[in-house]
Amino acid sequence: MTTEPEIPANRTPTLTDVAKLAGVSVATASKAINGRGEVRATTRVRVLEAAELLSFAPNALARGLLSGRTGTVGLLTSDLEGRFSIPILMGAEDAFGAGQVSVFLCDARGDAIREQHHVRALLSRRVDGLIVVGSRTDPRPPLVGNIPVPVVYVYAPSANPNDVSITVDNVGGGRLAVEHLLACGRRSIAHITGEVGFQAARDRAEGAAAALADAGLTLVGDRPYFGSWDESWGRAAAHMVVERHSDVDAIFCGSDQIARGVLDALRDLGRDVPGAISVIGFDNWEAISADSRPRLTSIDMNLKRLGAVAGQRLFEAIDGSVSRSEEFPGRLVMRESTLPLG
Amino acid sequence: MTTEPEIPANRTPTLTDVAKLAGVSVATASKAINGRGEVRATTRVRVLEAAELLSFAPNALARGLLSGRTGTVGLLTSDLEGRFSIPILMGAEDAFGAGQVSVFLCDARGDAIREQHHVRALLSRRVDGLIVVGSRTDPRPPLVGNIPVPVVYVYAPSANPNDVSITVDNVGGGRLAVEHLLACGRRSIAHITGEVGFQAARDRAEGAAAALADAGLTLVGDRPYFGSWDESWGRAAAHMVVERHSDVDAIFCGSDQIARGVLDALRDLGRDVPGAISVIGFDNWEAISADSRPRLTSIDMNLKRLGAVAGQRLFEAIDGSVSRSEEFPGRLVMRESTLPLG
DNA sequence: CTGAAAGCGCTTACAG
DNA sequence: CTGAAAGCGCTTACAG
Repeated sequence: MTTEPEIPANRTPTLTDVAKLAGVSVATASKAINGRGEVRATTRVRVLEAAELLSFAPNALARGLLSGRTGTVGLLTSDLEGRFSIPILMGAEDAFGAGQVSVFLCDARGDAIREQHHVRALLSRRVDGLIVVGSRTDPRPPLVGNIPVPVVYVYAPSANPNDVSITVDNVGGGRLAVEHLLACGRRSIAHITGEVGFQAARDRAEGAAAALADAGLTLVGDRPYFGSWDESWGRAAAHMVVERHSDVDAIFCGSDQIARGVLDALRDLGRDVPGAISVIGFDNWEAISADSRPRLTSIDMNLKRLGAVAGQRLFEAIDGSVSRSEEFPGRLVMRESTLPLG
Repeated sequence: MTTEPEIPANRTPTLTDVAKLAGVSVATASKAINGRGEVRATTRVRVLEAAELLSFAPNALARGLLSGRTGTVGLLTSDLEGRFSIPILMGAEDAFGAGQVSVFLCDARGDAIREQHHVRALLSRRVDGLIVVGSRTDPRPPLVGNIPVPVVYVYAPSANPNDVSITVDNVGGGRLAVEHLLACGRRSIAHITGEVGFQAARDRAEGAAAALADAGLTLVGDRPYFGSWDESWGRAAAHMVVERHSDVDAIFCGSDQIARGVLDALRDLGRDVPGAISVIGFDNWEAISADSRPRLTSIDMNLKRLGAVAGQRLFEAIDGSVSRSEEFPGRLVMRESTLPLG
């Protein structure tokens, strides 16, 4: 028969349990654990030992209720499946991961109703902010309703220019690709790309045309070949281009999948890549570009960095500073499908 | 100068605000909003209108503090980048999405320390349960420490057989692939696969061998060709197999990427696929299998369903029932790279 | 240096 | 049918 404080049974331990075990008040226990206020060193050690013994983990809900900050953010994506969302999401996770922030992941599946539903749930959980990840670069409608926390849009900008959007400079990316081909001594450059309905396709084509214009040149065929984003289109279009323009010495592709189709077609046609015709892709999707024959030079959109920047901007906004929208350039990743003329 | 209750300024509205605006007590407001207890119809309407007017969203933290349930779960993945985690994650999201559950996403990046850190954070946030998603099928060490909530392991089982693990039947998958080739009348079947260090590679090979044994046959070359998971290995191995065993009439590949390499090599060698040699892959990775020449027959592991089942099992466990580990079969997805002999 | 008290926003018996 | 009170687990002035 003892009156010693006992270790609680199978209940998650609370600060009260720790305080009891250490023989102090909850106020003192709180201060000791948080390193706040003046607590005698020996007392603090006693509290910390008790906490350790009980595997005490402070209840974040209670803390959040008090402080008004939960240390959580919502990540709203429209298609998890899409390969663009994932690196962005990883970048954002990186930006948060170091600190004390946890991330709620919500996939709206491209459905506005579902998105609305998720936003409501997240606000109910009192997230400190929201990141909205789009799956294509066309501007998207801003979140509806009165959102009482900061919001940062990534990849797909908000249609409202007052919102903070972190995006890729696709015009610059198209320019980068063509400037590389020009630097390789190529003059007859064709552009095979995806659906014209995509802003990304139009932007990259615009950048390509601009770079050529600066060099006093135009695209082979005098226009981009818009089609679809897949390999079959790459194969079909490559056949057409080579047949119509036998002088073509380089092809800039709007995606790595298109480029993959182009490579296959050129191989079938017996055209040497990169010697006779250099090929460059877009996306730097490892699974597609890293093991092709030859391995594919491509433009990397630095999506992970995009996500990380979005995370940082959200943090700043939560801390009360105002951010502005930003556009980031891509990066050339050289492999063996492009080569200077000998 | 009025004494009417006013709409609160720029503060997130609380139940007290709603009650004030509706002219009732917070207790009554609470009951009205939650449809609990006896509340006069007209009163409830008044409260609901007030809530609507203020865009009131109940504070989930406060609720969680009271009820002991937060309606959140933690999803612990070891590599977001990996294409296996994503469909599983989507399936889990689906399982939860319908209800009132929000998902914390944590990527441990394959680092045990980081995983430990995430677990602590999640427990601090009082998640109701955890799902642990592995990136390969080899058993993994269970979460360390005393975890006071249910845990379900997916794809990669826990090394502790008492834990609940939801996995893919890779032996069955290998069997499925070879049985399909046998059904197509093939008798000389080779198996080109990934690293022998992967349980997945060994399991699929085992299933393939078993199916052949049932038919009184053995693998061409009497053993699987283990190598790496990429296209180059597929190309190299295909050359070798065809050269050594000119009678081969089918190749079962341990991954779609390997199969892609095999297809390319056979094309270079002038072997007709599927006529002379049928090829089947594994994973059913759309980006790789859906647009190859010919399009690739493959085994789909139903990862999305795996994730959904894991979510359901976690729910059940949270509600107090005991679940058991389960293993799920794959599914044959027919395309044009396999064909019955004419 | 330590602790009693108030309060974050809500729900739930318990009286009226 | 309605409301005053207690309490979920914590932190923060404020006394001692």
